[in-house]
Amino acid sequence: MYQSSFNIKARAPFDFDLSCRIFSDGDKNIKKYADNHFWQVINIKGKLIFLYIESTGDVENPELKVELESEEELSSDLLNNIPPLVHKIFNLSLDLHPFYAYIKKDKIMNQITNKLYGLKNPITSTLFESLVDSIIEQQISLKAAHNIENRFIKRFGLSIGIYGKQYFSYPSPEDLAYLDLQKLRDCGLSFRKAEYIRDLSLNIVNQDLDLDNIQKMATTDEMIRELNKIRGVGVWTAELALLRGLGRLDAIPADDVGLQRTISHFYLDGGDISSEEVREIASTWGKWKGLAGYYLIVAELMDI
DNA sequence: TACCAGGTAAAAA
DNA sequence: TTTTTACATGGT
Repeated sequence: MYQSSFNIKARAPFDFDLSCRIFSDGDKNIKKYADNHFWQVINIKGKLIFLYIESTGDVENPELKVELESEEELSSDLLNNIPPLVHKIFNLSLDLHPFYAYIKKDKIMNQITNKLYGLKNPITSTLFESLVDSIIEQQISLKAAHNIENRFIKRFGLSIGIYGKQYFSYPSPEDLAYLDLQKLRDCGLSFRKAEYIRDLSLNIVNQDLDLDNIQKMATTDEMIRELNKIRGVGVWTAELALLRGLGRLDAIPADDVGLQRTISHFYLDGGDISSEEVREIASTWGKWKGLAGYYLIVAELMDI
């Protein structure tokens, strides 16, 4: 067993505890926040690394201590990949000040950002992960989707043993490309979604699809159009995947019934609203609309 | 029990 | 071209 640790600074303000609360009811063998520690397994070039992270600073001087464990010695080349990935996962480089300044004239949003000061939206290790999660979350309730996701990760992800416990990394395209659809169906996915996920994985493995190209595109709209070419990925899925997988803060899944409910709750009467009304309200948040939507959802979750 | 829940593509009209 | 339908699980 190889162990190491390092400290890493974040751009202030950053509230680690607040930002991690979204992981409180995560699966303890996959990705979770409990007792002031966040943990998950990452897969870098096929090597599994267990990350165990805590805050050693405060909101205005944020610093994290990252402990890592792996089964074998890690090359310095591999180790160099870890700090940027931790930066990405917690969105440590994001500067919240311009966002707070921009929405100051919006009384509701200003009040919510004051209460959630230092909250940053987390980003998945890969765009692939956020795409697959978003496909799984189509149509069904989040609770149902999370159960399916956890079964899916434990069945097809690689695992590493740490102090007698098994931890699972998110499956890679290679883990999924040639699966029998019935095995995906057994996790609770529909055959349709199983096809979407397997074919997406297969196209990546065959290099018919290169998700890295999407990250290089100039605008979020361009990225959405490109993602929409993937079977099973509509506008909602593309917007959610870009927000969660690339941290595109101007992407807001306006067709999302949960977000519609939340925006109506804070800005209207709580009744049904259309995706057009969501886009209209969201347009007042400018390039920060996706982050603003995230603040609203967290505010509602925390019953603020 | 039936229906809805962070949708989408394919079939039917 | 536009409208309708099938689909998975979990909560109410």
